[in-house]
Order: sequence, then structure tokens, then C-alpha cells
Amino acid sequence: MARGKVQMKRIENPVHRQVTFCKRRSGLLKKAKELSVLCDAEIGMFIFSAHGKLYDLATTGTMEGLIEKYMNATGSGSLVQSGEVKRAKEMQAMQAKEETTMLKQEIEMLQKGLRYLLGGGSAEMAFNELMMLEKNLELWIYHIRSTKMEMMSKEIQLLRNKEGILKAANQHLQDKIEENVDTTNFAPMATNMTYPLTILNEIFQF
Amino acid sequence: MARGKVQMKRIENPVHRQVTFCKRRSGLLKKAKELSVLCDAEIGMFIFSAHGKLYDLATTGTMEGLIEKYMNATGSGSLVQSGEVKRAKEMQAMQAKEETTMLKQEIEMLQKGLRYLLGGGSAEMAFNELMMLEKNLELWIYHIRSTKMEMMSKEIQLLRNKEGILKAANQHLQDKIEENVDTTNFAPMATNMTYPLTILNEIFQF
DNA sequence: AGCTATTTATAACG
DNA sequence: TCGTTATAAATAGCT
Repeated sequence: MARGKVQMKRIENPVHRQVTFCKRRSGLLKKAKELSVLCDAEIGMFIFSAHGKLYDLATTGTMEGLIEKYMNATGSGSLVQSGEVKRAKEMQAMQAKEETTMLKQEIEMLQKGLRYLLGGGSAEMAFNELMMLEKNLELWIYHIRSTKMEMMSKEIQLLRNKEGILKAANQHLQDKIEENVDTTNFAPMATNMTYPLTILNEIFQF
Repeated sequence: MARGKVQMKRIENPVHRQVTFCKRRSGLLKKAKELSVLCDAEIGMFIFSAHGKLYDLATTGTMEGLIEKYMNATGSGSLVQSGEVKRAKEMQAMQAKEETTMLKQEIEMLQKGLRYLLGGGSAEMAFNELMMLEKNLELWIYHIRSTKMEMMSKEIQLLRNKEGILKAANQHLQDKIEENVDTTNFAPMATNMTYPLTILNEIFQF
């Protein structure tokens, strides 16, 4: 704005750019303060230099306060949460915790119910009742393990059947390949190829 | 700045004030844009008029983005949460939800367990459910055994105390008898009698 | 809003 | 970064 117009584009000379940045930045901040004083406006401003350095101004109170005001005014609550929103979120958290407490109580009750059934007695159990309960539980675990074992056996049988089928199919295919080799006198191509028999051994790992 | 200086104080005449606000505001925004372009700075600015109307400018991206950048730069996290903090909070919420889910599953399992006991069958439980139930029962047994051990320890202590008392009483009686023998010249009767110290060994059979 | 006299900001340079 | 100065830009007061 003096001794020559400036083009409204990035100043390429880094020294000029830096000098201009310094001067215009102070000018801008000064003008913001003036506007604020003359017309009692509230102004918040922040300037990041190309190198990331921050210069800021808040004419009233703190920048945080201004930002909150700004956010409330624009209604953009996704980044900044007003006190209300924060409180609402905390309520949610509280409710979640209460819910877990409730659930834990329910579990306690169910466990007492089970205890009642298994021991056939009251919640406060005597030594003999504990013994009984323990025996019952062990029996229960035994049954569960039996059931599990049975299920696993069935799975294993199923997989073995599958394996058998696949192996047979494989043999069949291999025979066909060899037959082709015999009739066409072609050498087998890519003999290091794996045949499409891929047993997923992982499923045997219980 | 023209046709007369201005004092750096609030313009009292409301009309003048409004006009000046309008003119200077546009000038300020223009200069901010210029600075941004000339020196590739990032500038965020917001102006509230005395009556609360908002005028803003973000030279790069969105104002939200700039505000987040500003907050990260100043490290003022009390009002505004950086993305990281937000993510952490969301994780916590997720974990809380997961916990309730887990607890609900446990309840489900216990209810099934009750049904299992009442119905006497394991028909409708899947493998995973059986595993969970088994684990739960094992934990339960562990607790029961702990309780039993504690009870037994207390019993042992009690009995040892009793033993001490009885032994002392016994000694006392024996002394008296011997005293009588000395003074009356009576021989001790029934020396093969057992003393009334009877430890109930059965309760040590765990 | 537009105009213009004047103040202010600032580009170029040291 | 700071000071100087010629000049561009902004704008106060008026219409």
C-alpha cells in the first residue's frame, strides 16, 4: 500500500513475505482492537504463520469464552461441547454405570436363586450346605464337559467325513491328470502345484 | 482516519457507531483475507456486534478446523477436546457398553442355567454358552472352597483354644488329686482313665 | 449507500 | 527486527 501496489497473491520472496506478514499482522490486530473499542464489538482472532506459529487476540474475556460463544451462535456442537452438552454426556455415563450396577445386582440375584435351587437352602449357607453346593456344581461341570465332548466328537466325525470325501475327489482328479499325461504324452506341467486339497487344520485345534 | 481523527474510545452516537462498525468490519475482514493470501497464513476471526450478531471468517477450511488447530496449539483442553481426547472418551463409552453387554450375556447364561436345573436338560445351550457356564461354575466353586477354608480355619482356632483351656483345667485337677494322695495317702484311682480332652477329628476331614 | 479530504497502513529500502 | 518515507488504502464525516 505504499511505494507500489501489491498483487493479491502470495509473495514469492520469502524475506518480503516474512516482513509483510509481520507488519500486516500487527496492523490487523491493531485494527481489530480499534473496532472492538470504537463499536464495542467482541472479536476473537487467531493467525497461524506459514510455519505454524500462533498469534491471537481476544478482545473480551478469554479466547475460550469467545470460542464457546461462537460455537453456541453457530450451533456447531460437534467439536466444541457447551456445558450443557457436556453435562448430558456425563449423565449418559452415569446412567451406563448405574445400568452395570443394576445388571450386577441382577446377576447376584440369579446366583442366589441358583444357590437356592442347588443347595435347597437359604442365602446364608452353613458348611454342610456349601459342601453340597460344591458337589452339585462339580456334577454340573461334569455334565457340561460331557456335552462339550459330545459336541466336539460330532464335529470331528463330520470333519473326518469331509476329509474322506475330499481325499477321494482328489484321488479321482489326480487319476484323470495322469490319464491325460499317458494319452497325450505331455509332461506334467507345474508338478510342484498343490492339488486343491486343503484341510484347514486349525479347526481341529479345540 | 479521514476528515478528522478519532479518539480511541467507544463512539457514543449510535448511528455513527453502527456506520463505523460496518465499514471497519468489512475493512478488517478484507485485510485478514489479504494477509492470508499474501503470506499464506491461516486466519480465523469472529466478530460479535454489540447486539450479538456474528460475522466470521476462516481463510482455510472450516472455522471448526481452525478452532481445533488453535486449541491444540494452546493446549487448552478444558472446553474443547482434541480429537484424541474425544476418541479416548468414546473408547471408554464403548467399553462401558461392552461391559453391559457382557453382563447381559452373563445374566442370560445364568437364566439358562436356572432353566437347565429346573428342566434337568441341556438341550438348548450352544457350545460357547456351555463354555461360559462352565467357567462361571468353576469360579463359583473356587469361591465356595475359599469360604469353606476360612470357616475351617476359624473352627480349628476355636478348638485349639478349647484344648488349651481343657488342658489347663486338667492339670489343675491332677494337681489336686496328687495333693489329696499326699495328705490322705490314697493311691490314685483309675490311672488309665482318659482326660476329658476330646478333639473331634472328623471335622478335619475336608 | 457514495464521495472525498484526510488519516493510516505499509512496501521498499537502509 | 526496527526506522524512514513515498505512496496506496482505509475511512470519518458528510450527503
